[in-house]
Amino acid sequence: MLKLSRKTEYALMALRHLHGKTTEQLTSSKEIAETYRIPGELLAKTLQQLAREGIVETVQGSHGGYRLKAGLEKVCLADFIELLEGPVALTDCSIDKDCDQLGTCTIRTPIHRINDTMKNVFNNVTLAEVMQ
Amino acid sequence: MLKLSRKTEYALMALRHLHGKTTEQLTSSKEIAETYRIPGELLAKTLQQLAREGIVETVQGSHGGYRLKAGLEKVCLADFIELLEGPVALTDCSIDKDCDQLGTCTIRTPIHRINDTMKNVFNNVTLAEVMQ
DNA sequence: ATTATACCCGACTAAATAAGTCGTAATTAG
DNA sequence: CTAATTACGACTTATTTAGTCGGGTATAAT
Repeated sequence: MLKLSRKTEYALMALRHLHGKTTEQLTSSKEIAETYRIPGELLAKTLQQLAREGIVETVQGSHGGYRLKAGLEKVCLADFIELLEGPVALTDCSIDKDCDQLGTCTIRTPIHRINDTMKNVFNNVTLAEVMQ
Repeated sequence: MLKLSRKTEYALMALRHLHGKTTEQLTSSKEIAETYRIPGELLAKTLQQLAREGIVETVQGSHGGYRLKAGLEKVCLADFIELLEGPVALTDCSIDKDCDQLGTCTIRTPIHRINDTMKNVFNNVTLAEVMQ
């Protein structure tokens, strides 16, 4: 349905929350989950994923937590979404070379055109911009 | 995942198929389904829906079938997709006024901005253009 | 050391959505 | 009348998304 998953929404809200803090300050997953009433475990997993992918930094142990990693202005929204949801594409044939069952497909070319235009929208927005 | 549903893909392929015929000529749902190996019943239902919405014309009975209705250049892709899949929007709050559970949401404004840009992509492509 | 707080991670379950099927009409050419 | 075709709603199945659970590791404070 051309919609972002909740995981992505939660992730963006979390980033925005971290963005409101100093670069040093740590915030626990729990604090964010409670602030926005997001299922705790799910957010935790999501933040861990963002940590693995280098979007946020993490400090373990008691008094640990997350903080933003520098360089949000270098990450585009397309990459961010793909990280959490997989390929951003209108059709599978925009990723795989071929959809075997539809070797006779006649709409590939126009769809690819639109797909490119759409993808550019997400390529041209950085996470830093979404934080504003 | 920002992907079109198969129903929408099938519908576009069907339109394209009809587009290759004269304005008078009728094509059965079955012919299209067999040509592209699309599940027949599903395509049938989809074409019926397109007929109700005035995208195609239909003639019932034996030797009946579908043909394009004039004016494809006046229907934008956004409307077409919405017809088949419901609202084109990155988030629910781009449609409903409010998502109660996230009254504290902080990403509404930036998301709406991106949503608008994306929606414009689909608003600015007509079905006639997709047929080319 | 022990405890409490927090991150880490994979496996599992549940809910929602999409995809496809089926049965039964209604319509019309031959 | 029969065969071909559209019309439509209810149903089933498959896939994806959302959320939960259990057990583990790291670290600060006592």
